[in-house]
Amino acid sequence: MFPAWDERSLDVSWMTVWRVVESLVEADPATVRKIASEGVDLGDAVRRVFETLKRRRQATLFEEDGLTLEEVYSQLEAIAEAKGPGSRAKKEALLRSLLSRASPLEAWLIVNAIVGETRLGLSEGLLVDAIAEAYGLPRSEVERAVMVSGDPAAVIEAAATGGPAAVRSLRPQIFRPLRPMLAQTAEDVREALSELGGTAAFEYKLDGARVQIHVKGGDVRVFSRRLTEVTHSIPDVVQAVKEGLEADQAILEGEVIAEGADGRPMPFQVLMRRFRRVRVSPELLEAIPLRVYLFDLLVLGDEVLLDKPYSERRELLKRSIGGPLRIVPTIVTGDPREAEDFMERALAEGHEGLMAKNLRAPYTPGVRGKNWLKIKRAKTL
DNA sequence: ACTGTCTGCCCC
DNA sequence: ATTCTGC
DNA sequence: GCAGAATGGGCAGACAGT
Repeated sequence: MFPAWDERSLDVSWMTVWRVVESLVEADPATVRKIASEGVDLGDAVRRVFETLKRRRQATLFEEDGLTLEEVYSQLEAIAEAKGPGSRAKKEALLRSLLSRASPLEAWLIVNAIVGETRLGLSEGLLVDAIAEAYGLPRSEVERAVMVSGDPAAVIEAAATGGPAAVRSLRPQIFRPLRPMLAQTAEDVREALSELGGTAAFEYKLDGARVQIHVKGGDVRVFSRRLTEVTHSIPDVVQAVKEGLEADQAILEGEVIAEGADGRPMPFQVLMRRFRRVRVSPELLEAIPLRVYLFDLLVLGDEVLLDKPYSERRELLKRSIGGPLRIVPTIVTGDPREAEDFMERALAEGHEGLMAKNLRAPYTPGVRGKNWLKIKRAKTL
């Protein structure tokens, strides 16, 4: 509903939507359900219900009909911002007043926006095309701008207010997370080596949580894979970054795992008892200690490193950290036997397998390409 | 205070 | 995260 | 081959209800 970096959420799902819809029409639940069952998704179901059944009269201060985009958006913001005792009822009341004013078609769009469906056939790829065409920009430039800003809306704003030059000058902002680069799978190290052109970086694949760490002027903020801020859940990791990073400004990436006193990784579920906690007690901090293993560097000082080859980013990463900070165990090799031995070691130490990465590849936010490959232990029954 | 239910662009 | 499907 | 949609298991937070 909101941009990925926006921490707000509606906390409304299909169940609440459904209660509201039932309360808005003059029919028994069974009839409503029957009509709704013909819809292809929840929004379509609501559209059909509103088209078919008589709506209850809704007492409202606003007599005028016709919703504007601004009204819908600010109403959704109000729903997101309602919290504390009675907030559930308030969210429901706000949604009811919104849907009571919506035409069937408008209700369809609003409901699908709320529950996270589009079904418009409008993927981000098409959105990029549309921005490029609307502002007369090359597709590649729009693509790049969406990637580094992580937010199509920011690109549109730049194009509309500053023109092509503003779009071209978009760069990552510290404390605004980028979408993480993603990996494809490979069966084994040999396949990975042939995909990556004979030589590659092999790294332990740790069974933890991906994090992106932003640092500026002594402040540290950490984001999860889905760009949720998790800074306050992992004060031990934040402290390690403050102690170990020798740069006033940076964006780093790594994997956070729970590590036992014996140095072996604790199960993923144990990590999850820490990772998304709002408050971490001293007892929990001690019982489940976290450690981050870094593997990438996207921004260092004033330099954006996204287009630099992985080998160079890794070299700069190595030179930028010290103290308690660690880099994920890595070897660079073209020898399959050496890589297989490394894989065996990773598994023996309790890890998930290996990542294989193209040393010449840039960092491509949000792209699941073949420059990063994950190799897991073959599944046995 | 305790338990139940719902929610999460949740984490994997 | 994995698996499936349609282009 | 790619991207998008659909799906699973498990967990903490937050509110509702008692």
